[in-house]
Amino acid sequence: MTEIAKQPAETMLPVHEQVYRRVRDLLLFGELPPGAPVTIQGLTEGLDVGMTPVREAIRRLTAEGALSFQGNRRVSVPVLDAGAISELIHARVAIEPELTRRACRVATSGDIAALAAIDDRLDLAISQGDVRGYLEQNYRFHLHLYGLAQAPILQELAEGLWLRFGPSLRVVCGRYGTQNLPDQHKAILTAMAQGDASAAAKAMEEDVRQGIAQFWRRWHKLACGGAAC
Amino acid sequence: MTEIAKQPAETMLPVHEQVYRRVRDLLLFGELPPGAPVTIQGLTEGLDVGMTPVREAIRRLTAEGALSFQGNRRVSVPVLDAGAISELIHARVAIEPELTRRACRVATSGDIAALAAIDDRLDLAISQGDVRGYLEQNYRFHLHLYGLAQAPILQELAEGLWLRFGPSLRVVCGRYGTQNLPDQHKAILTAMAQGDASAAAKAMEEDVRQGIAQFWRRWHKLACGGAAC
DNA sequence: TGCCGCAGAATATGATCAAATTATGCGCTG
DNA sequence: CAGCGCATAATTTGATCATATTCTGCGGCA
Repeated sequence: MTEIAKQPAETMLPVHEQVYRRVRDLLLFGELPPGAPVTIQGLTEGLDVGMTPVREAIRRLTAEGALSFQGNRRVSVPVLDAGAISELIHARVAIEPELTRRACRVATSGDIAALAAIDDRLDLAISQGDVRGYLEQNYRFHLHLYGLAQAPILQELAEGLWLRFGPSLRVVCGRYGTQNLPDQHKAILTAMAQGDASAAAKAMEEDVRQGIAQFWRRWHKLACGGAAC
Repeated sequence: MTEIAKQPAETMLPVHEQVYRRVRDLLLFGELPPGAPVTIQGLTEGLDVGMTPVREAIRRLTAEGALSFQGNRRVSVPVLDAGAISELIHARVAIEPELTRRACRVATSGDIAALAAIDDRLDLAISQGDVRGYLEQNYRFHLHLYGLAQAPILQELAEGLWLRFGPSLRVVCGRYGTQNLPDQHKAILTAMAQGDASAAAKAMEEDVRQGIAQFWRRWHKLACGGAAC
């Protein structure tokens, strides 16, 4: 695993923050699938840092639900079951449209253009079958949109939900590629350009529901792969 | 500050977990008002433990929003503004009725009786003007109810919201006592006893809205105390 | 099969270094 | 001569690491 490079003092973040971000990206886009064990020593050796910052990053990720205690002081990437996905659906539908509504009320045309630019890169990644690019740009689109809302608490909640969902989403996308990944981003941007907050929120809800429905179909096929369901 | 007592090995929890619970209770029921600084060394000296577990507890509480970074690596109890309260209203209304709905579907008569017992203690605390008792029993009522729902993710989210709200709630209750603290607990229990999940969820939404409205009135009066608003 | 010991991993502490806030004192100005 | 402001020192606090201790799980052995 790659070490953590020293930054030129200006962008110098605490080590525990760097470890946190590194592991978070590993969960969202990288090589940490559901069920994978995460050890303190593995991270200290892999990232060449002390164990105190690693412990802090793991505690934080655990508190956010991105990692979970395996009972006997082991931590691992959570494996979602149907119940967990049902909970995530409800939470995402409850929170993300509201963030969209708030973002719509304050978004400038520049903000919308920036979102459109991200969405273009997303479409490019889809057309090229670039799974990692799709995951990253889709994440950036939603995060950038939510950042406009000036609602730090709801934004934190939304980011936590993405962190819980990320590893499982990555698995099915890695397995089935970027085909048939419809999104409502165009509808969201159109509504935002018109300043129609309700329509934007509705489109976001549809985006979330569509995305999870597609995820659920693939997840179901994956889980029941060869076995009789 | 009191030290952490050694438990008889059966209920022996990790030190960082004990510190976490101690600070959490201090936030919900104790002596940590919004704006209060929380220092690592203060906790290590006050609780007579090392600094690593304290750091972990603080990271966890920070990730949950119960504490917040004050910019230059200081942490303190967050001070809620109108925007934050607006976000918390939306999140609580989005999540807690759903937990109530799910709890209602699986609650036994024994569960409901246990909730009624907590509610009785809550009424007693109110009638006696016992602010701390009110805060504790109200918290226990909601937490016990949500625990029935078998929805760990939504439950975690709800607990996080309570943790964000607790310190401010405690301030206004400490200032204005337990008078005029209406709740919908009786309506919730009635609906649950009849197995009417929708009515229970509706009652919970009303409970949340009423509680926050009352909080908001008192908070507003407190903030505008003697000054011209 | 059940028990014991060993390797590995997590927990917790204290020491050390760096950063920031607070305190102090000197010079300047009215 | 008294009060104010800024620079510097001292203290407090946070960040990181190295190390000792404890616990878990596994594999060998009776």
